[in-house]
Amino acid sequence: MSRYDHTQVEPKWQAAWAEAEVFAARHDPERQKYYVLEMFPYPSGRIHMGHVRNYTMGDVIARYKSSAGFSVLHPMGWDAFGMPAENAAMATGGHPKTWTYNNIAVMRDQMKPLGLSIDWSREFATCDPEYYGQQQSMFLDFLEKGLVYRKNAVVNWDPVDMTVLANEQVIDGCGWRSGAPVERRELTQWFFRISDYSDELLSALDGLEKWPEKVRTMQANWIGKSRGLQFAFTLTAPVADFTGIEVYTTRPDTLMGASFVGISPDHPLARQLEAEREDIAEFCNECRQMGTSEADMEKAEKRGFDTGLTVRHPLDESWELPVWIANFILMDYGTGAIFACPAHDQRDLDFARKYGLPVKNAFFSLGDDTPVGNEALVPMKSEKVRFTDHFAGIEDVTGEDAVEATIRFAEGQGWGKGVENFRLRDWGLSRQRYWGCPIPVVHCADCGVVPERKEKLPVLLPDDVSFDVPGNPLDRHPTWRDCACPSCGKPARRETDTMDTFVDSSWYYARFTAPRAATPTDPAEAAYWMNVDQYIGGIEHAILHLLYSRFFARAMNICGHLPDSAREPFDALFTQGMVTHAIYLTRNAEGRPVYHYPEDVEQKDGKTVLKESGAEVEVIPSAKMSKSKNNVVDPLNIIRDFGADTARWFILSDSPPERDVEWTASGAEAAFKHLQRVWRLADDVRQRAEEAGAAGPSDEARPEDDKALEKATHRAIADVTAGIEGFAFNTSVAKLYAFTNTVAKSRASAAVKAQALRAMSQLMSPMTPHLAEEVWTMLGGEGLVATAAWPAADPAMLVEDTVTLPIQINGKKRSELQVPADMDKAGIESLAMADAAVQKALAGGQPKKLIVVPGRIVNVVV
RNA sequence: GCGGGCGUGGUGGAAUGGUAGACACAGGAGACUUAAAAUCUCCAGGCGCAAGCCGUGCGGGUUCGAGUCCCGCCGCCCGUACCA
Repeated sequence: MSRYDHTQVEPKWQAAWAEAEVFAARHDPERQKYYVLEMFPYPSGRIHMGHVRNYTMGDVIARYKSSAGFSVLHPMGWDAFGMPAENAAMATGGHPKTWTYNNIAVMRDQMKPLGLSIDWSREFATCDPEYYGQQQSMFLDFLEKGLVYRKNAVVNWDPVDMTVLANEQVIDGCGWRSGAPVERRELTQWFFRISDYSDELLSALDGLEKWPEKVRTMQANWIGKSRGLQFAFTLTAPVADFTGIEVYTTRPDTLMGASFVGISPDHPLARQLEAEREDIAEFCNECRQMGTSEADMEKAEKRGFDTGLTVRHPLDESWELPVWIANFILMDYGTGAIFACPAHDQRDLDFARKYGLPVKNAFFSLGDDTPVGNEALVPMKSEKVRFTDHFAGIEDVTGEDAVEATIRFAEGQGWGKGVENFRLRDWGLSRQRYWGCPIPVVHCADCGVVPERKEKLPVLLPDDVSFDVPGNPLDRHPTWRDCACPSCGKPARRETDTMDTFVDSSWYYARFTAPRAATPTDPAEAAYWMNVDQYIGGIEHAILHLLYSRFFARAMNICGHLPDSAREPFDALFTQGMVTHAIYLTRNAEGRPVYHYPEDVEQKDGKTVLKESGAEVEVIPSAKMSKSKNNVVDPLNIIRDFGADTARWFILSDSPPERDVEWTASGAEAAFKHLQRVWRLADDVRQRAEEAGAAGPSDEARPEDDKALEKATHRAIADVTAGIEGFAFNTSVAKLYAFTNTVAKSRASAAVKAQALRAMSQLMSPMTPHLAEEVWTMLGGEGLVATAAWPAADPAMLVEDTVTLPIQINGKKRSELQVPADMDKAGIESLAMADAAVQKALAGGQPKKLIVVPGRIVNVVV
């Protein structure tokens, strides 16, 4: 073989790894374990470059840690329940189950050629009855511990299709299929009590030191702990049983700027008024003609309705405030009612200006008594402001001090109390859909809601369902719902709601530790393998999936399924960026874009043109890969043409892992060429070594070249290892490029070169494992490189004798100094002062300041 | 709307507050070749003949020194609780 042939080499080594069972996770009490996990995929039908990137990064860590002596767990599974399967069934008439399992088979076949070090014996899909049965069992445990309950909540209701819609199925307030305006409708739904853990989930974030700061910040903001005042405004005239309106405010210090009281359209008082008055019912119904998503509600026009009711200001009996119903007030947060202070809240101000409500400053900026116009005065809470006529007797204080003073005042007078509030709501897990884990309870006319008996689990999804009409097939199944009450034995009905798919993904990491156990987890396995040492996935999961998983680990711990030490399941988290690709487009006669596949365009004379017609195309760089834009690169094509190692090498090389990476054909080719070059270099050294061996020590000895290459090898070991440890794989790759250049140019002996290349193959093995095995074997490495111990850099080989110090004059580089690495400050100073450029700048005078940072820089200020 | 992040040559990017542009792509020049491909060598931020000046989205600030820290903008991306 004179050329590296990936089509032959890659399957060969994959077979060798399988034969030796190199990637089987072994529970070995003698060795330290390492659990690396990538967020498991949804089986959409094809793997894409984003998957390749995610799993390659995990594989680098897994292989590196394995070489470093750890017993590694690196599993793979499928997040297999969810809407797309039902949508496919509706569109093509198939069954979600066949669609899903077919997709899994296809994607598994696409992943295997990547040569990932995955323990496939642990694979499962969340739609396997063995998995969701255990999930049902845990649901019953949660129920017993009071971690699940039922309450009413609103959903998006499509009045034409008579079905519940997901937020993404609501487009501009209308159902995606029917086009009918959606309505908010209330249903009784199951909830996890995640909000009981708000404080713990918040404070425990501090311990997650190996999580990105941005994710911890996002979660903290999402949990949204606040301190404020809760108190009631008294209605001047009671309505039915309502004598007042309870409000929560984080800015009680602005109470003297109150303008009106606002309540949610879903507030009990609004409901009461709705029943009495047609105009209010009409307004509330209009407010409900909207999807439930927060973004939609916040972006919608702020609208209000004056109820005509009034309340008394708590500090002034004679001050009456109007009560408005407003569409932007959420029933889920606080008490579902607020008082508005337009002067110090932009949203309140816009509302006040729109409806002609009063605007009165509660405070002013120091030294500026201009009343608020159309821009609310919202200073930082840490900034001092001047309060006017404040009841608590405060004047020039910061916002936060003012809040506390006001709370103390209200508590002292007994009309309000300081409370802590959280934005985090309980987790609604009910879904009115078929393709999910059935909620294992029974509704009995006599006994109410009764848990199914554990020995009857799993409650299996029926196979005989149809998707020809919208709605939940479980609800209209002729027999599935019918059952006997587990408590009294009388005829009863099964719950037809299934679980949110976030439930499935909230504990899969724990199941991987004992995927075939007859209980949700096996305590001994969970104790050994948990926690996940390195979790890798997309930033889009920063809040929901990760927060739900953190809650679930706590709930599982309470029920005895996880040890105390696993209440925080992910020790380290890394969020990787997307894979993007340029979009190529031309315009049709109407000016509409026509998208072209990457393989249909070429570069010509610095322009990007269509191969067929030569017409110039517009290029939109770095766009998210999307089928509709024809800019998707299929990993299988890359693997076929260049091999898995090339795909892996390129996807790691071009961008820092946390940022987006743009897939380019030229970049992939360059990666391929480089791998070929490494192979040729190894092949060449192998031949030379053999010739040298046959002819005796004829190889000309060059001790200084040998020493230089040995030093470079240790430098490479240190730098590449640091890159892997620090999740900077792109810099590891850059160091390996540089090291390849060094080896190629080196005039060291064949023996030393062979040694350098064996080290290189080890350093490359986490990234390009197939090529690494080939090179390792060619140059006499023993056994598999996959099982060889990671090389260690000798610190003595890393020290440099001399360093180059830049000399700056007034912060700009003007000269350089070569000095011994250990030279002291005084020595450097005198050398710097003697420098020609410095002499010139000083023009005989003395420097104002001389800064010497040994080993770093000299700065002369003149 | 709100919360979080990102922005460096023609391109992807490198850089513990200390020489901005490592490494690579595209480009240019050369070697080898009948020729091409492949491979190898060299050049290369912008302006300028040069000395030098200007340069990390924009505008300010802190510092001996800012891509890096702070404040204010602009643009793009992620999330926004029933997409996964």
